[in-house]
Amino acid sequence: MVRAGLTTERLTRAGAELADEVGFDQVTVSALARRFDVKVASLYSHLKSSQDLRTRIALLALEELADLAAAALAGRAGKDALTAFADAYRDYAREHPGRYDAARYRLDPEAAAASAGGRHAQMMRAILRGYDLAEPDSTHAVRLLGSVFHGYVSLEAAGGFSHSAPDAQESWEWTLDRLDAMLRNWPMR
Amino acid sequence: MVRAGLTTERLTRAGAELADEVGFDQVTVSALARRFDVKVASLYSHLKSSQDLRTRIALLALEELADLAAAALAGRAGKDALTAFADAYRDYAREHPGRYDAARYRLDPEAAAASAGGRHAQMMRAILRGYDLAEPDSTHAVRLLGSVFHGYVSLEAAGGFSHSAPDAQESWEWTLDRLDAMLRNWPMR
DNA sequence: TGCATTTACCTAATAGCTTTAGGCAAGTGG
DNA sequence: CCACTTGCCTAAAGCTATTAGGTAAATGCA
Repeated sequence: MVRAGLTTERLTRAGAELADEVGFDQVTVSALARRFDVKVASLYSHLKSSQDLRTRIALLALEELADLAAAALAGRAGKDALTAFADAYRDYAREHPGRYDAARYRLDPEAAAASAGGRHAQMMRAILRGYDLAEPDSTHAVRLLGSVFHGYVSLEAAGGFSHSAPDAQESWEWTLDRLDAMLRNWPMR
Repeated sequence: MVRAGLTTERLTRAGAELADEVGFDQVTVSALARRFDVKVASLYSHLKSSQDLRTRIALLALEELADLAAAALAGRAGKDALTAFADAYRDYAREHPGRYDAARYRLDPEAAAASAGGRHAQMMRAILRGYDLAEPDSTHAVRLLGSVFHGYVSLEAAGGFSHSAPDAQESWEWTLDRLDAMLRNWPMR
């Protein structure tokens, strides 16, 4: 009997692919076993539980997204940086909807602490350094950016913008324009 | 044997309560049957499927949220309206996290068409009438508002803002201030 | 190379959720 | 008061999650 060569790593990556194909909430230990043509119980040597699998996929997605965002950000500043970062988010969500959902999976505190979540916040702070905000405004602004990016991307993914003109791309550019202007014209009344 | 008096309505409402207690993704036909002290199969005379149940809860949540938002909006305009509407969203999400998640449940096109989703968009347009935007700006702005509200509320619900200062309420007020200013100072460079 | 150990995957079993088919008794209308 | 509708039930099949314990493949060491 030839062994399948399962490892936690491979299972996690395959789980991420599965998520993109069938949706994160459809990712199941059984489906993953089928994909490797292996019995379900066999996965339990590599994964603690179904939750464990989902958590690992979430952590993978957060890493990937942080890496992509970091690459997009390299060498840019100001609106250029803002746009590059935002596009990295949106592109990732469009190319990897299951992984993007995974990145929104609620992690337990220890997993969250070990995640790339901190890098995401750091990068937003870096972007805001190109604008002139003092505390606590910059924290507020980090939260606003996070809200807009996540909100837009998830509404778009849910099909919220697909059945009306103008198209989603246009509103996205408009939104980034407005955000940039808001951050530059500071403070305004 | 005394009958339990099940109806689709009652099941949907109980499902919504269940969602708030244990999370929308934990809402299950079995759990609902337990709550009514009735056998699982009995629910299938009132519900087509587990999906059907979730869809009904989603529609209920969208209605409730639209009603609350409409009430909050009544007699207000400008920033006052913006704040009242946004607070209605946020308060609903905080008081009814399961229902709020339900309202984000992806509906099939027919369910979506029959939902209160349209009212939500209409109300945002009504708010924007207090600012001076022409098409396509007002559509872009509707999308931005939706993104910010949903994004903020869902990040807050996920605990994203709970472990750092300043507190979430402050950032929320700041955000609404900024949005209002952005919409008033129009256009800006 | 040959044996011992580890490890990868398996069978078997339990338990929960979903869904369908068919039955009986409680309520309802003529 | 009898016929009918309808509400809830039992039974059963299929899928997922998870654990316990077994066997064969890979690995390490003499």
